[in-house]
Amino acid sequence: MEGHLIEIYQRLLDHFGPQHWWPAESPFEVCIGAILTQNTAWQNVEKAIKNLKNNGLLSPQGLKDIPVEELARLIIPAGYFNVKARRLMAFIDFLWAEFQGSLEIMFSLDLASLRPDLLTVSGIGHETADSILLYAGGYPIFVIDAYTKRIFSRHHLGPEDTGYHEWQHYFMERLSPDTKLFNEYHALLVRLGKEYCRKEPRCSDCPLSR
DNA sequence: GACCAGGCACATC
DNA sequence: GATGTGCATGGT
Repeated sequence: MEGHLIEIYQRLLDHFGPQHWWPAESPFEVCIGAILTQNTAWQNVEKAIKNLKNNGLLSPQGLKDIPVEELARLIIPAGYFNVKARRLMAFIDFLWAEFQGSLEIMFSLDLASLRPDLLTVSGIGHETADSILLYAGGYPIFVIDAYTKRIFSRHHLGPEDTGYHEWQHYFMERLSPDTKLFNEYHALLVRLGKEYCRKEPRCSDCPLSR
């Protein structure tokens, strides 16, 4: 495997094709999905999002005054439903308190000021914040997740440090700040991870090794 | 039935 | 500052 990130990207794109991320109908749905998918299979998240949709609740207005218990009940399939209901509410409260419930207003901020602002929301960590920024806001920020670290570590690439910021810096100092590129790259890494680089069994026949 | 999934906050040392 | 633990469903 070549060390140049753009060559790895090209290989993945050739192998898998475009992934069309994020799988959502709206930026708001991306935000909700980003929280719901924390340490959870996407398949389960889809069920929870469907529940919210079917009840007409998948909007800042729809979730504004919902009791947290009712929200928890609706997102049961996504797992950790009590925790995630609180996290969703924290994000909704934040959205209304700071941006009048408008993602458009929120995303009018600069990346440099919005990212730390998002990180103050309880339940939004680095990966969730960056997923929201990239896939809902369209900012050029590279998302680091468990697959990314696992894939690159197994190929003896990436920083020695396991810190989020170090990994993000590794990618962002080697790639031009291109939203479309960052979007597709991370999606491809998740695809690769799911199919060839799960925890167990160890990856075999990885497209990057051929 | 064990193991895992597109993390995060909090406790404890 | 590093490491450990709780959170929970559904697929393999």
